[in-house]
Amino acid sequence: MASSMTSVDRVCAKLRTEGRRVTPQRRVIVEVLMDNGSHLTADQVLRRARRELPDLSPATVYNTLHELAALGVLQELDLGLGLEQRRYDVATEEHDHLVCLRCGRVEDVPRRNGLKGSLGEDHDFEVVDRRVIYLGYCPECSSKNQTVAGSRMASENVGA
Amino acid sequence: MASSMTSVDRVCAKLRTEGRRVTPQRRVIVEVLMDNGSHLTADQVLRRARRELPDLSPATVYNTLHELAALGVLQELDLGLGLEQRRYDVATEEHDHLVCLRCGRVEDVPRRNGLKGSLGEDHDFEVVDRRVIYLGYCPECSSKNQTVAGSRMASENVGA
DNA sequence: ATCCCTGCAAAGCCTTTGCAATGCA
DNA sequence: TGCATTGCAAAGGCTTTGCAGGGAT
Repeated sequence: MASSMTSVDRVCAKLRTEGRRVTPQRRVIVEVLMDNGSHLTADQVLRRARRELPDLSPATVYNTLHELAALGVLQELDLGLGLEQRRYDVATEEHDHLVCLRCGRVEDVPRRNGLKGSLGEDHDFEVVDRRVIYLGYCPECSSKNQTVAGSRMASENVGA
Repeated sequence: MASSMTSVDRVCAKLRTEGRRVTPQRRVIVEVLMDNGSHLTADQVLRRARRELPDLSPATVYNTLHELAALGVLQELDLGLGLEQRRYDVATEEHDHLVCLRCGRVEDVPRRNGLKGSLGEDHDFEVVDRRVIYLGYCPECSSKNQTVAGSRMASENVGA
């Protein structure tokens, strides 16, 4: 609690430093992000923030989310699996993502090797970053699949 | 040419095998996909197919694209960089993608190591597939960036 | 002769934008 | 007080859906 207050304050301070204003809306949005784990969609942020500010508008949420991303506080995460909503992730160190194809759960995995990763040398691209998504089943769903045989269906719903 | 006809016919045969019908629309869409390289958006497919069939509707294109993806002929590719359109890729062997942050060009890179890739062992997920996007600059844009200094801006427009 | 497929149009979904009113600094 | 920020509402872009007519098998 004390620590989450602190990180909220730290973000607010950063906003002020950048010449931005700290409004009640922004403070609540930041609190939601700090308290509710990662990988929230804009709509999830909106819903939770409305518990405090029922009149909060989607536009304000998007606006704030983008600002925080620009400040480096958040990272926008698009799983790239279709048309699902973008998710917002408190920025930490570089990491990849595990996505459960059954329940949609998203989990972070630390990145083990450098930027190039599995990329060969024989290409002309100047690589500056990479996005890695591992698709599969979380422990719970994995055990369910063994009896329900739903794994093929689910994996067919995912693009390349 | 002869080879592209052949692969078009092969896809049409596959459609019939699956109980689907081969309509002029579908044939043209398949031709576009085979002749025009990979990573086309639905809209690009639509535009090019309309050179042959001016009345072709978007709904038919989407419908056909999804069917071909379900048959394993195509792979849907969502770069996961924001809200850009999905792309359609003739299905070949497993590969990752290079995306130029400046010109948007997409290029395939063969995958060097197995599914697990850079993923460690200490997690509970049952991994069945993965998506890897390398972000950077193609040779042309890379040389332009050195003088134009546009690289920071472009990379800021990309999510995590 | 089936009934799958097509085109049109409308709806859906998430996100962005315009603008006047509000309120932080 | 000045100007960033808010909320509302409308627009935007891509994709999906409903439906009646048309066409492949």
